[in-house]
Amino acid sequence: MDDLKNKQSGNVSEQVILNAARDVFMEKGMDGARMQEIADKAGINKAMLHYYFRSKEKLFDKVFVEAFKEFWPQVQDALKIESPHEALESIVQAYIETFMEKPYLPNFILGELHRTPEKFGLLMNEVGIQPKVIVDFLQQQMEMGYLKKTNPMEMMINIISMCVFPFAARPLMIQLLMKNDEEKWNHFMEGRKESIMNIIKECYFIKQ
Amino acid sequence: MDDLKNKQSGNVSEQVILNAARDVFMEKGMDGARMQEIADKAGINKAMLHYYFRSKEKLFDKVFVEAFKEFWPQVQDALKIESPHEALESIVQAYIETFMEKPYLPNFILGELHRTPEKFGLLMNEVGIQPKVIVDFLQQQMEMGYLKKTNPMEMMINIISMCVFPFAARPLMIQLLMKNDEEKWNHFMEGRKESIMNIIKECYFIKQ
DNA sequence: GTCTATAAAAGGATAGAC
DNA sequence: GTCTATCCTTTTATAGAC
Repeated sequence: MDDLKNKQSGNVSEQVILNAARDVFMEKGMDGARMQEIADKAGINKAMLHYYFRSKEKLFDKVFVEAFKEFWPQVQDALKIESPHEALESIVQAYIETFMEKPYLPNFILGELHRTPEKFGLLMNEVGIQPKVIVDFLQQQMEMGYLKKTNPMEMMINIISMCVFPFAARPLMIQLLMKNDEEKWNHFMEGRKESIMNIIKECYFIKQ
Repeated sequence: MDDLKNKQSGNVSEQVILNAARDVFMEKGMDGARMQEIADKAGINKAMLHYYFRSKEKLFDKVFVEAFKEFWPQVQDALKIESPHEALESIVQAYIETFMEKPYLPNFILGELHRTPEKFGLLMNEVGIQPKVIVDFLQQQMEMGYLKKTNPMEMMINIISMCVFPFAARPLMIQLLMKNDEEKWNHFMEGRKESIMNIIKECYFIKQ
């Protein structure tokens, strides 16, 4: 009975900590994050962080892996769709909708990618992320005649660039182009789901 | 005579420090950079950094502003070109060639943009950077009938995204798509100058 | 201008009571 | 499991001799 109670309350704390850690790490990155801030946001003591996760780095890794586990399955699912048009539409939607909910995520990922590239690769493998599956998907579609024959890697980069980069540059765009109107930004990005698809159609689909 | 000597050696040190600081800040960002590492790389003592620049933040700001002063004029010059095709080609070249020489720069900028957005805006103003001039240029070209009439902000974002994002994701691409072959990466990015122009032509230029 | 030594503060981690 | 108190290291910054 006591065991059960402890375990439950333990799990709750663990999740509370992870949520707080996610917020702080996403916003500040590993180098900029402070354990004190995470503890404060979780409403607990700094010592508890170490009790549950041993070290800042271990806590960070948990947050990092969880972020990908949430996102990557959506891309994998999209690639199972037969119609290339709908598959690409799903990917564009997955990227833009995920990042509209978590605007810090792209910068967080890019920052950590540069900070520890080797470790980044290891964690990606751990979660089973393989960007190459998108390239392979595009190549197949080209061979089957559903897409124009071009460099599939180039095509993938272009699509992901157009989806992700605006989030990476978000504060700049909001400040200097949207005059600090966040609603305007949301509206702009909402519209991009369609306008990116238009570019993809124009450049990569075969016209009849 | 002594004055002159001192001043010269002072300027030399100042520039040596700035170069070292640039390297370290670019690679590690403000939070990850250490004054000790900068001093070591400059071949001088830590105390000298403070003698010349007072604080880490002031040194950082100098580096930050200098990075933009080197890059932005190229974009401004490109916008003076009459032919929209050549103007856009110059912009694409300016971005890709600058970042091939300084691959850390995009991530550095994006990181600092998120770390202190307010300050970022101030420093941009200080250097006289106005992303809106690109939007205005595109809009004029549309009104003059040289480009298809679309949303110019969207067009600008798409072009910059395709130029810059690959550098932001560079370590990932090199590891997982190029099998750690940096030459392959350079070749890939070299080719992108043309392939990005092809997309721009396909989507934004008026076909006769 | 340049160095050594050191102050001063911050931040990650642990010990130990409850 | 949770807290307080504290240790220990790192890091920025300064004082002062040369």
